[in-house]
Amino acid sequence: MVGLVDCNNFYVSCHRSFDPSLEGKPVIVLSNNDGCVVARSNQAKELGITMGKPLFQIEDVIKAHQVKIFSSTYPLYGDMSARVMGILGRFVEEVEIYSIDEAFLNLAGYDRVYPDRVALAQQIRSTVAQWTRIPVSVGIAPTKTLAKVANWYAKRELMHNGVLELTDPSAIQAALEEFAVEELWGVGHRYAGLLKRNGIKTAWQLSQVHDVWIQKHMTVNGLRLAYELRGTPCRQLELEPAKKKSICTAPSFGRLVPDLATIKEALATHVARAAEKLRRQHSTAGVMTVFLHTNRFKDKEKQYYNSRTVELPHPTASTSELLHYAGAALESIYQEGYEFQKVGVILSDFTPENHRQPGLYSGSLDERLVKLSGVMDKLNTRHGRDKVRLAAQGFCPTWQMKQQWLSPCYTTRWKDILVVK
DNA sequence: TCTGGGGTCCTAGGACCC
DNA sequence: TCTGGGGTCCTAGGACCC
Repeated sequence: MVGLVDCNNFYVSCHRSFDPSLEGKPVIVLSNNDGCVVARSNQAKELGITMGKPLFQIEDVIKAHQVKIFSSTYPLYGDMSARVMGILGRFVEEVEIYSIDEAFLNLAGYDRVYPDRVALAQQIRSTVAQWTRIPVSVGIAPTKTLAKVANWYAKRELMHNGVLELTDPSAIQAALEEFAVEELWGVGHRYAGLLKRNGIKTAWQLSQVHDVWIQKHMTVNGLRLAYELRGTPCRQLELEPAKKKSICTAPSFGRLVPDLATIKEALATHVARAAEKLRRQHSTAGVMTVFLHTNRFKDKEKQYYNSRTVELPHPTASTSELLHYAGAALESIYQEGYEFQKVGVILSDFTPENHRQPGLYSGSLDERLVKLSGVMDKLNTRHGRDKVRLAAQGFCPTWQMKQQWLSPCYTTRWKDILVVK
């Protein structure tokens, strides 16, 4: 038996947690660069504001209904997420943190401790609400996919009071017969189109389709989905967070940028960020890709996209070393005469840092560079991002992303901590 | 004017091996 | 008429997730 705990409108709820005046009002959170809507309160959803909508297309609605806007601020969300996940770990031993706002719970073997799973889920909800003010919904079922379905109903139908358990076959069938196939976990817009063209509209219908057809058209992943709908688990709980196999850092510029010098500064910062992520998981990278492109939405302007992939002489996690190759790669693909929107770096082909083979002629230098990066990480963890950085990153960046509607840093900056009067 | 960022997995086909 | 059998590795493209 699996439980899925999902935070409702998570980013919006994080802001509401520290500002109760937002309760009951339409609130949205924007993507990086304040571009698109990535989270909405229920009141904003009721106004017809859809997920992924560009902000400039809904300015009328926003003005008319005084929708409150926030730029996204991941330190806050990450912090609140950790608090919620910590609470879940007090109730059950095995918690899979699936995303920033979702976790699967292994409820197998708890029949004696928690004979009433719905009551347990309600207790989880009220504890999370009291300690973090984040509202959550819980779905309970024999497989992860069915728990996702249960959660969907728990979140949307008030009568469930935030918790739905789907265990007996007739209840599962009834739920699946009402469940649109495109809402399923593992069905995106391409598969949804394919299924509809073949007359498959509900999750129940998909569960009844012949295995051979499903595997042929939706690969083995589709087959796993069908099995899970029939109550046979194919997706195990993953308790150890897997190490990443690639790391990409590529935020857009806050404005279009034509000149190489500015792009180089931005790239240096992206490389520093990517290398930090790499060191945090104790890996070194053997391959680096640098890419650069213009704004694809400006179809009247000349477009340019290019990338360069470099095999590094030996795997490394040193920012300065990666930066050396990144700069050369960028110079080889940069073209004058374009307005660029983004430069990015992708690290891949990882080796664990303790298996690392140093360069034949540069062994001790490698060691020193690795140590240097480690020291910088420690200083920056303690004193703030980029407090110590490479000069290549520049001193007053002009390319940074837009964040016009930042909230205070309630949990990560001393002067922003709320004062209780 | 204005349109996000960061990931994973699977498959088919080609190149190569003995 | 008729041309084997069994593998591995790599890549590009396509699907999905939050």
